Amino acid sequence: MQGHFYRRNRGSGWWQGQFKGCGYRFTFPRRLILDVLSSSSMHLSAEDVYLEVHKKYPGVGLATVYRTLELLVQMGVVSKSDFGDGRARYEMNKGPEGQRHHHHLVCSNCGLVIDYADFIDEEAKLLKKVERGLSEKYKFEINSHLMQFYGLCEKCKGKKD
Amino acid sequence: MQGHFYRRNRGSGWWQGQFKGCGYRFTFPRRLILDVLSSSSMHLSAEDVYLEVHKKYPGVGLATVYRTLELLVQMGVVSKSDFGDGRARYEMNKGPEGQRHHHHLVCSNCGLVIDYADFIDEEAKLLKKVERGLSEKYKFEINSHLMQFYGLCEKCKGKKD
DNA sequence: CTCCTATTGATAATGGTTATCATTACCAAA
DNA sequence: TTTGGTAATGATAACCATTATCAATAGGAG
Repeated sequence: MQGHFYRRNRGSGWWQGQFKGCGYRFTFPRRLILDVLSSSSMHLSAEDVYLEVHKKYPGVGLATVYRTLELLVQMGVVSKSDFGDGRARYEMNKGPEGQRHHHHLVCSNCGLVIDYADFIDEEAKLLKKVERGLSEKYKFEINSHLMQFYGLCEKCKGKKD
Repeated sequence: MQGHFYRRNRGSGWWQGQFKGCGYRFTFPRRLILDVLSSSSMHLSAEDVYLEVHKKYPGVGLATVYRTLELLVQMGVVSKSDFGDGRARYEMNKGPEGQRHHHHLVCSNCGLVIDYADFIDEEAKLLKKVERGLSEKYKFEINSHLMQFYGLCEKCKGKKD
């Protein structure tokens, strides 16, 4: 490995701090993976990330991508979702500038996934309330939540299958 | 296969109707699988179901269990969840007597899953509202939703890892 | 600069789920 | 009741995303 060309990219200091704060090293492959994740607004699979990273720097292996993604999920930086196509999807949760939390709308027929944040404000209020109630009743310390709606998208609705 | 001993069990007529109504046959293995699912309040994996069914009738294969579970999910009778342990979990959604819809509280550390329905009334209202809004805006026909909270259970909270 | 340890890359192994295919069971119609 | 067409089944091989392994390398504190 010869990862000595550190590209000057926004937020690298912030990221470095995040990693160090968690007791991890901020390595070159990890930086590349974060780059890919933060420059895409898609729901990327581990392989998607791997292919993208591989373009920029072919020396990064698939295992490292999986390991880093897992790490980022544990750090709360990335969230992992399952849309039912047999592979996990990853997307940025928060960054230096912060990012809007959103939920998903999944078409059970064609797999289309729509992010929405429109009704989040109202949802958020209730979610907070529910979280408080649940925390108290079940002595749980709630850190995150997952919320998805399943149904048929416009196109699949028409096809009546 | 010699599935000629139809056990007289509650709701079999109802189930038969459900299957026929969807254009499927109500076979012996399917009945057994439904029995297992409805007599357990746990979140069963496909293998759990297989082992249980296998006890009563060793002639039922694993593939049939998977196929039937998938079918039941499509029929909306069973819901499939992922609690992050690498295998899907199945549980009854509705039955002859109906059953209370509930959500999950998942411990990210030990994997404990708690079902709750306590705050459902309030949640339900908002969910309906959100569903209406989303349906309209994104032209989606929403059929179901998934809602889970992640965090640390009472025991794991204490151990600070 | 040096040392210790976390991290990495290549690859084998794992294991849940799905596909395949010959056989069997269901059920409507004769 | 018999029959015929087709859905369903069981055994097993195949699939494939993810994880484990391990020797080699890089990060960073001192």
